[in-house]
Amino acid sequence: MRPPTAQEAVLAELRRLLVTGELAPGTPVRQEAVAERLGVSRVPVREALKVLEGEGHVVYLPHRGYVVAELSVADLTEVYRLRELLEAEAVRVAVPRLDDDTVAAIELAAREVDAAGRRGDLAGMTAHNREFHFLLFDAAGLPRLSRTLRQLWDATDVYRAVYFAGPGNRARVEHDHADLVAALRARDARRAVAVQKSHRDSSVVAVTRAIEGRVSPAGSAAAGGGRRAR
Amino acid sequence: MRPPTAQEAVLAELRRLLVTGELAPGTPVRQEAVAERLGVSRVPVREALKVLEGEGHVVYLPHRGYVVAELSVADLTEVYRLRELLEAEAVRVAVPRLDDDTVAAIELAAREVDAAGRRGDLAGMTAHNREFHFLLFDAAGLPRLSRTLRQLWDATDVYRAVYFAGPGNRARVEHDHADLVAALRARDARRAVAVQKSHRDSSVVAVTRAIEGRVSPAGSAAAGGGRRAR
DNA sequence: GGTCTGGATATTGGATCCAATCCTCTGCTA
DNA sequence: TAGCAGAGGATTGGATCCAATATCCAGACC
Repeated sequence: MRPPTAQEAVLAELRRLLVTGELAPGTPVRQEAVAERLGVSRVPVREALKVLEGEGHVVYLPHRGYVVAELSVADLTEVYRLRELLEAEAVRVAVPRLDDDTVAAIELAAREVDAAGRRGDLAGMTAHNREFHFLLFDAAGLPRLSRTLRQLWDATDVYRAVYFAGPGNRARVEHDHADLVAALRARDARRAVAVQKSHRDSSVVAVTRAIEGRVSPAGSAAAGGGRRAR
Repeated sequence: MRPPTAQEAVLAELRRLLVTGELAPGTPVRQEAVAERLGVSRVPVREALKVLEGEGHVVYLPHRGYVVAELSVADLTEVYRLRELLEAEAVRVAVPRLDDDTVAAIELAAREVDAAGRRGDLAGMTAHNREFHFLLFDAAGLPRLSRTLRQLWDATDVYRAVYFAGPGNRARVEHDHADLVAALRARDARRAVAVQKSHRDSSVVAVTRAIEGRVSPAGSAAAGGGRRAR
């Protein structure tokens, strides 16, 4: 299972560092340090960073390098608004197309989220949670929509573990997932969209708190738009 | 106005080649050739290509290199559906926030589209057309939404010039733009959304035809898997 | 005392070189 | 003749080296 190129290995490792928070928002990424840590030269590191820049995980400043992106509360609000629009579309399209196998797979993913939760495995929870939701989104058969949604999910991944950490939230997740599965079994798109929305709304509150608690007083610093600097 | 780094210069040039169709969909991108043409080494070329890969303009196959992405009709339909959802949101948010200066700038852009059209300058038309629309989208103050929309527009840029080439379409564009400006002046978001939608719908037809006319008979083929046939 | 200038150092950007992989074409074999 | 194996060339992937730029700090000047 090893990647065919070093850039992909570097990319995978950098993603892991970002999700676990070992590379915290706002810190600069030293190419030499990353390269040495992974036992490669700086070239594949640079290419991996270009990918992450495109995904908005790091911001690039010419001749100054890459910095781990920070998510402002405004940014977060925007991400969730876009998710609302796009996930609703995905669910509306996906539900009528669902076959029983897919529903079963979704249900299995839900059980794995619960199992991971019971043994306190946060990484496992986020991974299976993502699987749970994207099995549904992907069922819409709209690859570009899936890809855009993945970008939006990625953007807040750093903070997602915080949500799962709260035991109250864990119960809530379990409950919401069960509701969603029931709606899918009934092929009830409208209800699925509604469940999905309330599920999302409950997490935005928790993640907002996480950001406000973590971000340094100085930094409302931008993750979003601009490539151009001057 | 020269870029601070070679990668950005390469990126700009590659974008130009993609938009003008000099790099046609389906053709492989030879790093060495690009590098030589621009008088740089392959390193900045590779980094620029990684950016374009992230934007979906080229697809990357490990150890085989980059190929200019082809857009299937299904892809196109999806792009326009996503644009419908997201542009409606952008317009709804932007219109109440518009100030007179922005409206004036939008109107100016519209006039520049017309002017470019009259002198048969296709590149100028697409550039100013983009400016026209994104002045409005950006006015929503939602950077991530703008960015996502830019990605969607980029995906079909290759085919956009075809639309402007038709003289009938040019009149249509002129008319639609005028309608939109009127709606913006009146700060009528609902009407702006409607104009925008019908404007978009008329272009999807033309671009679909352009794709069907251009893509090789064999291929509905997509960006992903195409193997060489000969 | 504060601000500006100049140089030392760290870091990134790019070029060149070598290695690994893939593609093609030739020649052999059944 | 069709199919396969292997050699050779083409192309990409990665490492190393050098150049360009930014940052930081000391010292001069107002």
